[in-house]
Amino acid sequence: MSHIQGNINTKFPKKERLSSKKLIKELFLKGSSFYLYPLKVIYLPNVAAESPVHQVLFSVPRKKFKRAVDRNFLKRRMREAYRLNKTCLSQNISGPPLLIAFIYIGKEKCTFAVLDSKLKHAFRRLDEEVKTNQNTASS
RNA sequence: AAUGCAGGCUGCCUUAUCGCUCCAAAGCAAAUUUUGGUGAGGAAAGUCCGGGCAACAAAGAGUAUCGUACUUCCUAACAGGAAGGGCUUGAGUAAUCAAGUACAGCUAGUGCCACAGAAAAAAUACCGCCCACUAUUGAGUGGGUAAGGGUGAAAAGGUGAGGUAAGAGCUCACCGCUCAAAUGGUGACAUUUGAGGCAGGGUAAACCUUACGAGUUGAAAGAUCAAAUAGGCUGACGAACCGGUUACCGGAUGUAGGGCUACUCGUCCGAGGUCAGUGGGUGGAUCGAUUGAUUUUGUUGGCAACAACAAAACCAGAUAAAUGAUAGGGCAUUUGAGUAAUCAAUUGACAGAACCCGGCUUAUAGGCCUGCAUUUUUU
RNA sequence: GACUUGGUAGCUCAGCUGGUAGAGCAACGCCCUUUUAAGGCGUGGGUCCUGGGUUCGAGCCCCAGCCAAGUCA
Repeated sequence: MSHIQGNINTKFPKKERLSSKKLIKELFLKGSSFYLYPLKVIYLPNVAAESPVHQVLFSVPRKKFKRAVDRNFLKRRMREAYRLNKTCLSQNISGPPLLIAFIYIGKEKCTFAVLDSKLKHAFRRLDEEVKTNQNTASS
């Protein structure tokens, strides 16, 4: 992670997206989660990862939003918010990279500003949880 | 001119910063980096039809099943479209015009038609009408009849005249209907003539009949690549019947069973064991996959749908799935303030490609065009 | 992407071949009981998802749409 430090990296290439079916299955089976309205966050440390980057997935359930336009819209907004704020996450957390799923569980569309702040909250909380897990595991 | 309805066309623009998909070029051992280009629709939607394409053994015949149903044409094909015919409704004195139309056949057969009603389909007589007899009348019996009343969504051709005891297509005229012929039309059909005297209530979006069409399954089809076991597949031998010189050889059969569409025919495979070969799913990658019944323009043919020819163009190709975010300006909408200029706030229709095309259906703010209706003003 | 079901009272469901739409629970009233529950008697409650069509007449038949639920690697 040290080689990234210094530059403000706001890119979001395909490597950072979670696209393997196997890993997605594993994440949803074994991952731990917390709620932060309007988001649900599921995460899992990826021990067998080859590259030291977090992989992220965004999802909007079809039951809440019927039309594909709305779902795409929310996914894009979440992705954008992640792209702009991901530096604080990648700098804070040490150890194996994470697999993260952000699931939108709100019933109505929210603005970009709200999503932005919520995502920051989520990062902080993720940070804490991972640290406590590591401490308990090491002790 | 305004409002409403219906149809068609269009479907916000722009600047800066950051970011994503794919392509091209350059550099590097590689990850990748840099530069340039490129990137949602008229419905991408619903999945309601029709094709292409792919696999299923060669994709055969009949039945079943499913679908379609006025005619001709267009088309790769269609339940789509164009032109026309019939019917229905509306307007009109009429000619005609407009709109709609799942529009083959109840005269092949079967079924159904509640309640009411005498009777709901080869029927029948409640109130009636008429005649005869009994007989005393405010009636009964037998017969004729179906015009009138009544029931019903629907009552056995309609109107008028003759006729009759009363009536009745019983007879006649006109209209309707059925059948036949002629003429016109590619045809649906139309017109005319003749005959029949009425047989034939409705319902096929009831079963069904007739004609025509459809093999089944869908890109989660399918093909290729990398590594390994089993199943699988292919070939040879063997096995079952006959003969012989019987651990073998030769000949013949096509059984049990299975497959090809649900069934039948037909047709194909065809026995457990042994050996050899081939091949090989685990969610990967590549192809399929975007150059095509393509788009634009023009010419010609056709009433039109559309077709032919010529020229030019390449216009998304993702794959847990790109096409976005923020800020500013303009355009338009709505609201508030204001005499107004304007200011402030808000909103930006329906909706997001997933193999590709042709249709249909449904959704659609605002703007523009066309038609119809209503109202007002002017001439 | 390819498909399949369903929508009827507040809830869960019936409704056969088209002919006045029903059951159980719930609600309300009365009886019973000191009271409640249980039990008994009675009452009300329906845009049969929506819009067209066929028919004399559609919950049912046909077409179009809306909304749910589910299946296929």
